[in-house]
Amino acid sequence: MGKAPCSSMAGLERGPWTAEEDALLINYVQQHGEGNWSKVSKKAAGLLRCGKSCRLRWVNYLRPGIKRGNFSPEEDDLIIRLHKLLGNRWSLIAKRLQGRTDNEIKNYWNAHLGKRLLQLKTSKTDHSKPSTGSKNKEKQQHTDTKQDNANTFLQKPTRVFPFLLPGSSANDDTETLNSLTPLWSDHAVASDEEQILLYENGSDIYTCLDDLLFTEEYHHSIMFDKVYMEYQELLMSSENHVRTQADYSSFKPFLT
DNA sequence: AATGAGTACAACCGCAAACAT
DNA sequence: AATGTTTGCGGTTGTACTCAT
Repeated sequence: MGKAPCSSMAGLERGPWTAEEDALLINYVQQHGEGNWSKVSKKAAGLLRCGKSCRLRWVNYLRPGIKRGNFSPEEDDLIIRLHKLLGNRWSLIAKRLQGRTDNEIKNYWNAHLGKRLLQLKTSKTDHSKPSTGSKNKEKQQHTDTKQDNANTFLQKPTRVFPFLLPGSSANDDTETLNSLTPLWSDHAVASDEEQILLYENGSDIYTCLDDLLFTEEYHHSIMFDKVYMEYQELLMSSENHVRTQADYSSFKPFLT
């Protein structure tokens, strides 16, 4: 039997949070620390929210150090690069953008970056019809964008058992390395052709990303480049390892 | 001024991994 | 080892707001 959804739990509120609820949650975290979300409604008197809702509110809104407001061009660039590497792994991407939450980045991608890239693709590839300026066309374009977006990374991300990568040691990056392990299985399904996006000036996103890395314009943002390169290296090593593991797994039944 | 479409983003849901018993 | 619970993630929805007609 499945667990009842958060919203249908007896006596618990849902919908937008009030200032009072925020204050209660902040007070709870200050006293008990993060975690134990399932006990919040019991320990924080007057806060009638399920643990899941509390965690989300804290992580995405109340947690100290959360950066709000517009994304900088450097952040845009890093998100695009990391999304190319990681797909829709918003939490991983968020870990590399200080003060940004996975939810915020996900929303920003869906609202701005993803559309921007795909519009560039559309404008580059669709030379067939002159603009009619009608709303229908805009609507159609919106629909197309949605479809294209869905084609970019079709696989539903799944977590796999974490392991230490070859040559890696127990350090701060271990968690990141482990988190990267599912990537190979995802990338294996979508063909290169399916994943090609067009970016500024109409060149494909892979070329653009490489260009971005080595242009003068971006030399000032060494930190962002470093992050990108770091991920690229991690990705390559983790792919190799997972591939080895996967190959072994597929043959194992025949060996025993 | 009314209204419908588009946009932004907070919040919710379902699922699966991780953890506890 | 089996089972139940909690946590974290990505996808989706709801709604307030803006803008064009």
